[in-house]
Amino acid sequence: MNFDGQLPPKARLLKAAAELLANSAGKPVSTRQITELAGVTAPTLYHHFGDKEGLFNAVIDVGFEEYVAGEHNFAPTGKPLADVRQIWDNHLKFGLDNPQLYSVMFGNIRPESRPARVAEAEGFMEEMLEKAAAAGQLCVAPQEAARSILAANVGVTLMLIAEPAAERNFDLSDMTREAVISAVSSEAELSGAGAPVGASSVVVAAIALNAALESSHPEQLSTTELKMFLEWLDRIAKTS
Amino acid sequence: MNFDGQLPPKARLLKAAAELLANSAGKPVSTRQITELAGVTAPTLYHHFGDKEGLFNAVIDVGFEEYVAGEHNFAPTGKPLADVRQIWDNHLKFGLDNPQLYSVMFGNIRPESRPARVAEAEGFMEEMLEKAAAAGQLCVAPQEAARSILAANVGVTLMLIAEPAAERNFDLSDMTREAVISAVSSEAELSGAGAPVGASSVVVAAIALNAALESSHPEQLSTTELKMFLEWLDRIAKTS
DNA sequence: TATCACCTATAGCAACGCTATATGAAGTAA
DNA sequence: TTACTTCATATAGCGTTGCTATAGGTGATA
Repeated sequence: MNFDGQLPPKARLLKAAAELLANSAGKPVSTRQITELAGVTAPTLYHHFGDKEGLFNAVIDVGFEEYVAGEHNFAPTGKPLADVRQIWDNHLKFGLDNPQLYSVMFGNIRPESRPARVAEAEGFMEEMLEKAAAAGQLCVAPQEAARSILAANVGVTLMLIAEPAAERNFDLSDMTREAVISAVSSEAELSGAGAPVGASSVVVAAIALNAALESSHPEQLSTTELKMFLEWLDRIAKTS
Repeated sequence: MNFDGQLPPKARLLKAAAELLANSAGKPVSTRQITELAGVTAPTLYHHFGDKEGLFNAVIDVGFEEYVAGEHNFAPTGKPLADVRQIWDNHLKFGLDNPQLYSVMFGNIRPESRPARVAEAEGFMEEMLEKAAAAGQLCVAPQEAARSILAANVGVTLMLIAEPAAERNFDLSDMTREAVISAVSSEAELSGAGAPVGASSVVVAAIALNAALESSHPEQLSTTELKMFLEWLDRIAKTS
């Protein structure tokens, strides 16, 4: 159907695969779909890319770098930990934009395909953390820190991908990101943007009361009052 | 080949699926393998389980509970945060013991299969964290804490699964676990009081919140709202 | 005995990833 | 030009996958 002008078949396959993967909303994409959209036949795909996974890896090579290290989305600020946050957010964005590709890369178990990609992402994270370590901002080895942060990043991304886009709550990402970063960094960053650890005792007390009320007998309060009451407690508890 | 004695076909299918999944080292398991090992034909599988995923979910129902909540592997200690650590470790162990099943549950994107399982694991984690919140050990809402911890748990488990068993470094798990737990907990673990659950804890929490509110007026509540709020707090403290 | 619901088998469909083989196009050497 | 080589694409189809339309067998109940 679509022959994409004068592009050679290899490029058309890459473009078709990327397009289908981006729009497939999580459902698997078949080689037949790809070759039809690219206007070529099956042997062409296997001639250029070996197999389906080879094609997907080629797409990833084009797309992943763009998000993780591409100039458009990432420019080192000189502040290593800020760069780590940027890498985290780019990683998440890539996963949400390309759920199908992402699951191939990180949700997969097969040891022959996953480690190469993971190692690449890990190496990039580690690179930043080495700078942080050189600046005395790390309290663990950069490699261990990179692995921990990347693991949490993958878990958060998979969890958010699995949710309907409308219900996604990015507090999960921010909160977890700050948790793992602050755990590996030597100084308590008072930057404030993340999760203020020494949050006001009001929040702690509100959360405790909220939980206590829900676990005790709510009959003591009239239902309408209780609803408003819990709503306010909830609002207080979420100001963090 | 193997008819497993007198077990009914449904049980044979479950057993065959579990066995193949456990030994398949990450490679996909086909319905034909399963039905052949169980000594039944395809329609039997679909009659009992609907589809392949239904069978896998049934296997998970048997196996997952065993690790996450089973009596043999989990007994609440009364210290909520210690229980959370136990849940984390059980979760990881389950993933490493059943990599294929685990990837179906958590590494998968399809929104129709994943949320049910995730919600179950999340609910269990949340249950523990509510107790922690009631004891004043949490600085965020239990639900948010549960999601963050579970996300990190999933990420760590997938990363360790993808590594050769010999090279697995469990420091990654311990480190990340403590990072997310400490991020959601109010640093003062007052666990000396044990687990105060019931009306009395409501009073204690209400008094604490009352005092905290009066000393720091949060801008989230209008003054009239604040007055009513404090009045109700007062009533709770007296009627319980 | 007759009925009926439940369970299982025969046989096969459509879609999948992939390939053995052949054909065309393009460059090189004589 | 002609012959040879090489790369790239097409025709056609293999073996496997998840799944099902249909029918037959089996045991409990009336």
